[in-house]
Amino acid sequence: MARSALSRDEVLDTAAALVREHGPAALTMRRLAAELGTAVTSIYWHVGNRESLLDALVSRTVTDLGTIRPRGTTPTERIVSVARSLRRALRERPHLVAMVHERGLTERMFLPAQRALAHEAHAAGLRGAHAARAVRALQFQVVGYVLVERNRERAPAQSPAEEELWREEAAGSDAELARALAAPIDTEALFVDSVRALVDGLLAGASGDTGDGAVGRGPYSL
Amino acid sequence: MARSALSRDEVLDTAAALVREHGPAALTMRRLAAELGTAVTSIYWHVGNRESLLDALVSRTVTDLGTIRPRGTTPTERIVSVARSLRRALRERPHLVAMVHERGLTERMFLPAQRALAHEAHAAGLRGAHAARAVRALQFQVVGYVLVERNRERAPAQSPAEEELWREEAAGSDAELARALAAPIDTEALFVDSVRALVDGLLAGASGDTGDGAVGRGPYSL
DNA sequence: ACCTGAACACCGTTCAAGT
DNA sequence: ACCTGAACACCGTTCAAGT
Repeated sequence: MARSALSRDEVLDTAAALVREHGPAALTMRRLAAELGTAVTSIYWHVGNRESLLDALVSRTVTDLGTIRPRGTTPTERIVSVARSLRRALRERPHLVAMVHERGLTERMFLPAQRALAHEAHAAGLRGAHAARAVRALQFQVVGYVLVERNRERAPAQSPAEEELWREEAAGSDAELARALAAPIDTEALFVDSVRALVDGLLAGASGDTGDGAVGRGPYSL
Repeated sequence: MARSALSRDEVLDTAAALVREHGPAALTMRRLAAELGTAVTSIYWHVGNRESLLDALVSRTVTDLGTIRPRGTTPTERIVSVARSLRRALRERPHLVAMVHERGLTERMFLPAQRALAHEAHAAGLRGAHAARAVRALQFQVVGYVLVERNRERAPAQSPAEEELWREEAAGSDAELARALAAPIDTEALFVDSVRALVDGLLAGASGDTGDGAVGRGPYSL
């Protein structure tokens, strides 16, 4: 009794809030019902079942990340700006992004950014299959980086720690390298550096060549 | 009655087989007990609870992937070979790798390969913080690539398909690029191309510079 | 069209009791 | 030291019944 009509959107909002604050494991139908002040079974009328409720949350997240605006003057700068803004957006929704990933939709989420990258690849002088290869390499790079980065942050305390492992290794090799690998990572800087290095590598191998549709036939292939 | 003594290893073996064949969701304590022919509660004596059982499986997987042997003559070739063999190993254990990822241990799993990469970076003439940056860029690249790739394979049928999305976009832009992006990806070739491009980009910016420990102070930084 | 409680078939886990 | 069944507190889901 005594509550206004339940709506599908209200269910989704409350569910999203639950996931954002306590993670997807906290999203049980009974808890959600309690949060909404309704019977558990009412939820089923609006969203079907738990699985399609999660699907709806995921597809919301995908559309939320659909707006990408490149900034900067050179193609490299604009590509880097796309990469950075995408990374930021992903990092603001860790749980939801993990759910998108579990459902195999990470790439789908990345489509708008893919278009922006294709535009910049064209502007940088890449054409045809060459340009496609560059777009995909960047796409894999950025999405993969964020996944790995998230992963690192959730990692439990390591034993032995990376630090110790690299202390042993140091003997007979590059001591400064070992020290650098034992130090914590500036992931923002590494991200930008990696994207830049990849862009440079891709653009450097771009001259000549018409691109015949066969991925893997460029200057970097065997 | 009537079965030989249960051992922790037997529990882990059976659990691993269940995960490999039917995925982690199929690993329930009751089903595992049925598979082993024991009471559910016996499992608890050997492995504690479900969570630590999964932890044990994950840590097994991590050690399984600990053997990396670079092949080839040039540093670039050897780095590419490390990347490829790691990719193959990860792809042979999709469910277990996903569990490693969920537990935030992907990077931990990658440590042996990290050592190999450090060796090759040194051989390629990189030193100190520069070398560390290259190692980490490669590490993020390879791990991220495999995560994205797995993700794509699990993705449900897309609607609208990537193909259709790129058909619309084609007007006024690079038609061949659009066609190339609409075509399926040769992920093996793209992987090798990406790694090569990144290696080239990293080595190209490596001359001079002593490396002072500050990640992000190289030629690619702002 | 929307909401409800009761009931079902599952979970993981605990615990006292056996040998 | 190892194994057991009973019991507990949870799940997601179905369904007949209400308004």
